[in-house]
Amino acid sequence: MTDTMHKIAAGLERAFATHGFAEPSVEDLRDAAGVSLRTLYKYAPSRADMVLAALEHRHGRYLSHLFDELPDAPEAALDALLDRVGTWMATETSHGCLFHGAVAAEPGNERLRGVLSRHNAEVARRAADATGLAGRETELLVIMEGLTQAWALHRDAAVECAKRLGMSLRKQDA
Amino acid sequence: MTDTMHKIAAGLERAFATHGFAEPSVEDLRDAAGVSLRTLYKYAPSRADMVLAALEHRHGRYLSHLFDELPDAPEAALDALLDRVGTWMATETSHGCLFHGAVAAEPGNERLRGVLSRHNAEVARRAADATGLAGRETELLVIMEGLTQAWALHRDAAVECAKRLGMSLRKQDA
DNA sequence: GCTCAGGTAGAGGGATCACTCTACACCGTC
DNA sequence: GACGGTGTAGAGTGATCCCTCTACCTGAGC
Repeated sequence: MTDTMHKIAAGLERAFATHGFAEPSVEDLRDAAGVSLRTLYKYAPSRADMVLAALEHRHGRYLSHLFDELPDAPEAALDALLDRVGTWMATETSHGCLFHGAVAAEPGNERLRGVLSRHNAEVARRAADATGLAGRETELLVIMEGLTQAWALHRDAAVECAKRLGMSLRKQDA
Repeated sequence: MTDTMHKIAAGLERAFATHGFAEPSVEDLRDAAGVSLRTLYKYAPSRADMVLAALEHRHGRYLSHLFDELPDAPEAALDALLDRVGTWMATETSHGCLFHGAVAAEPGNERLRGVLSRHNAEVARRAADATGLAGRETELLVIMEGLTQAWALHRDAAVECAKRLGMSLRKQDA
């Protein structure tokens, strides 16, 4: 059942987001997923696969949160986008990006590294699309990643700073 | 001996930077520190203390790398600063900030969280001082953190983007 | 009513890990 | 030459962890 898979992925994401990647044992993950150990291992044959399943689920939810029903006007879209990064931080991860956390927990894992790269690249690409800033993906990535990290220290002030940086980006374009 | 302590801290920093915080066992850390297990535990009575010792050592080295003999002229200082962030990434951490890694490995640890906050705050404060951008600490933090994270994907292009963002910051000021 | 896919519950193996403890070596000082 | 401080070497302990495996339950379809 895809239903079971979805339930497992959602539970795993929640567990890793709350407790990090090092702490939760597979039995903790089983509790979070709400299935038996056997079923958990059926869908994710190793703990590493559980991490990947959680990140995949996270990726979809993050894109949804950032880009669903974003305003059409480019300026409004950029402001809304950065606001949404702020609300994501406030409601979902008070401590940095889950993808960075996964890589940090296992720096030698090239597969994880690839997942992070693809995640970042897709976020930047869609951000550039949505804000009419094609070709400025790298700048957008710097701003969004910077906001994600600085948010822990400065909260809403970091969001406002990111907006100002984003606006200057548009002026440079003109 | 402070000498032994320094040798231990340097070894621990190198081990955690290379292999992350989850993987190295205390015996690995002992090998990296180049002392016996007993001596290691004498200076760092638990594995958590080993993490703190590594971060403290890292903090000093990072500040040194960024701010020692920085140009006096504000514009040149900012460019040099961001270049140095790039060289730090290239030579020391190809995968994100060690402080974030430590927090990510143990999100519930408030002590680690405090260390990260103080680290970021001091870096931002000294960056504002050195570049004549007093009062723009948060913007500088967003740019430097964004560069640190985006570097893994875009290397030198990320540095150039960060410089442009930094320059726009100065124009806003005028 | 039987089957069988897909689920639960949970004990156990084999390995690893953080940490402690004993026994011993070196070296400058009195 | 005795001694105390500082170091090494390494075995052992108790706990935890990832993963496997056995035994059983449930409910829809024929």
